[in-house]
Amino acid sequence: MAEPTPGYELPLQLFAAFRAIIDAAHADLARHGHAGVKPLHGFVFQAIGARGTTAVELGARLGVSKQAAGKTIANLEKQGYVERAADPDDARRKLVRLTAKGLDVLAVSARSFDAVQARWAEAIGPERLAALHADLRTLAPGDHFRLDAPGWFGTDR
Amino acid sequence: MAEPTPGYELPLQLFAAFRAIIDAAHADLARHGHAGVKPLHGFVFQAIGARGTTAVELGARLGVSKQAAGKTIANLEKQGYVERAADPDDARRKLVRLTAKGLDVLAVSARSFDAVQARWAEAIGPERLAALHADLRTLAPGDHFRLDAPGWFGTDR
DNA sequence: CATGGTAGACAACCTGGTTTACTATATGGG
DNA sequence: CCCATATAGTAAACCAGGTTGTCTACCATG
Repeated sequence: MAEPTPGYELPLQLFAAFRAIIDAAHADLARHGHAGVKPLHGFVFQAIGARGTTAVELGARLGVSKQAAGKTIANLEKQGYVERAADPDDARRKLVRLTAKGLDVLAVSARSFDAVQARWAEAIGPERLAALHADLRTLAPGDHFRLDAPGWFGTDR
Repeated sequence: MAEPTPGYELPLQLFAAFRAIIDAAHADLARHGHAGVKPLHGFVFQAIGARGTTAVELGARLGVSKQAAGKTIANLEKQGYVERAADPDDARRKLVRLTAKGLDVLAVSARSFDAVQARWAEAIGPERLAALHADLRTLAPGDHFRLDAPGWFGTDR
């Protein structure tokens, strides 16, 4: 038989597909005036969510230290994507929330993702896309939401 | 109908699946005495390949500067995964080749990838897995081999 | 043989991560 | 009621890996 696809192809394909979506989304974002937002930030925005969060919580969700989360927040704050407010119930905490600009990023991304999905449904057919969804769900433990990608790839240590 | 899967799920699933494979491979690698190898390095090893390469070429394949490639090579050399030799045909070039240890990483990874694929074939059936392969190939331009992941995720700029 | 291009190395700098350490505020048991 | 302990946030020092710019050695071509 023709050689079975060598094993290393699958991860590359998965990554390429992932990357294709992300790149599409960020092209859209750039077109909508959010050129400064990078893939990494997409994870951050999702982790902050519409309801807001705190530095410690964000760090936990992202799988980085609270200090790193703090730096990222400061960065995004400077760019006007998030804002910090004191928590009336706990003077230690500072609530981090997306600004209108930040929410717009979320909205644009969502539309972009949907668009990609629609294109894909057209390309391979809705059934195949549904199967892909289902299979991925089966294969990847899909722990709720693993958004702790950032450092993971990293170097040593 | 039930809500259509929100668009942001697909990239997360793809990433989760990718990550599951990579993590499995690196767990295997650690078990085989290659604990120092990180996901990023997997890309590098693939890019070097069994035939060897040079810093410039490696940089091009990885999508990073030749200097960055040089640093990575130096790092891997220190760990004993690659070795540098003068090119007899061109005194400027230095051939970078995987050592036996480096080749072992490639071999272990390959086995690991195949094992994952076999498990997945069992989980969703060979036809579904083949379909997944085929669909991903359709959806992600699959430019030959895009191994330029490293910096891409990065930060601002 | 002189000129222009290429391979590699080095240095300075940037970003984002980590650890360590500190301050301010909660909280809960004696 | 008060102190001990834990938690939120911040800052500093350091590290890894990326970038650009510069330099040297070597090739190749006119």
